[in-house]
Amino acid sequence: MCTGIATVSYATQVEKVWMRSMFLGEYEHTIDAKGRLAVPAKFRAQMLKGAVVSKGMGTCLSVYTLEHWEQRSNELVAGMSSDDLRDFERRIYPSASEIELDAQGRMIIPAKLRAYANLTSEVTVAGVRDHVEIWDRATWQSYQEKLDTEGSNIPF
Amino acid sequence: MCTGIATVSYATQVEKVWMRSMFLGEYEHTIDAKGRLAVPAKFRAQMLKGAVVSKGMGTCLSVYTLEHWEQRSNELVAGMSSDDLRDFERRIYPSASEIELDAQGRMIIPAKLRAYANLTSEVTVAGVRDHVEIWDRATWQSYQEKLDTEGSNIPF
DNA sequence: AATGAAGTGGGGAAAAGTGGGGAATTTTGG
DNA sequence: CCAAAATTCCCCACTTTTCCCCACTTCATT
Repeated sequence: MCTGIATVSYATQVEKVWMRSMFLGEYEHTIDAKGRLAVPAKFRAQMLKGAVVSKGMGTCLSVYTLEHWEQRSNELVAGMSSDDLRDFERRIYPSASEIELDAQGRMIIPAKLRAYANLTSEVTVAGVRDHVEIWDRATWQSYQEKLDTEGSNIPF
Repeated sequence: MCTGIATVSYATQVEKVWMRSMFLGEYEHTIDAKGRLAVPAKFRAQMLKGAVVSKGMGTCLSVYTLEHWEQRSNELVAGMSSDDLRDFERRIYPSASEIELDAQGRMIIPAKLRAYANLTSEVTVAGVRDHVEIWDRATWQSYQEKLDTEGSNIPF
């Protein structure tokens, strides 16, 4: 019944992005009173097969596709003593949460993770090659300014 | 209008595949006067096929599905001297108890195990990849803070 | 201007978490 | 061996949170 033009064109778009298999761009979105965050439309297709949000490196959250999540955790687990491994697992897995999108393409960010990354309402969602990062907007901006000055020696 | 059709299906798909394989997330629950603890709803499906609660590594309890319990036993046998293994088995198995859920999804935690892990009323239930851990909430929090500062080198 | 996609907000139904009464069962003391 | 006491189990009830749906706005395209 509802398999009209809209769905078809969306599917085409999906495929284009999926082929690239990479997260690019920076989006200024808001977290609403219910803790919901609209995932940038360009990122949604890659999350079709499942994604995980967890504590990120620094004051931010990381979103990985299921594929990358497993790949990455397996790599890390490989080179660890069993004591370090236990700590690692107890830090990462409990902090993580599977991502589910509602009909509007929004995810819910658990309160604990919001607190960890200092997220209130105004956030920046950034595609960083193999994952997506969620930052408090002000924190992100000052971080970027720092990178722009300090990191001017990076050859690009 | 009908922009939701494609999106509605992902969440369900994700959950089926993902939730079978892994325990994720951190939940603050309470043990009531009768020793009952509500198992987080996201963990219940995996425990219906049978699960065991036992002394954990550290001041906590571990809950394994029967499937993972066997798997882990095999791993331990591989990496332990036979003396250590015997001690380990004599410590863990007698403490263990099979889990049954009531109509509200609660398990009863035997008094001995509650005492072992210092559990009173406020606990944290944490998904740690292949098993679930139950901690006194205060103990868990200080442990996590330690990991967050000390373990900031973890690249995730 | 019309159309559709994207982002945002909110109401209401459903589920999850919690507490407690009371019957059935077991334990204990006489 | 019986009866009182304690424990366990099965319901029911209440509160809070989550989830699903609908609606509005904005922006880009045509």
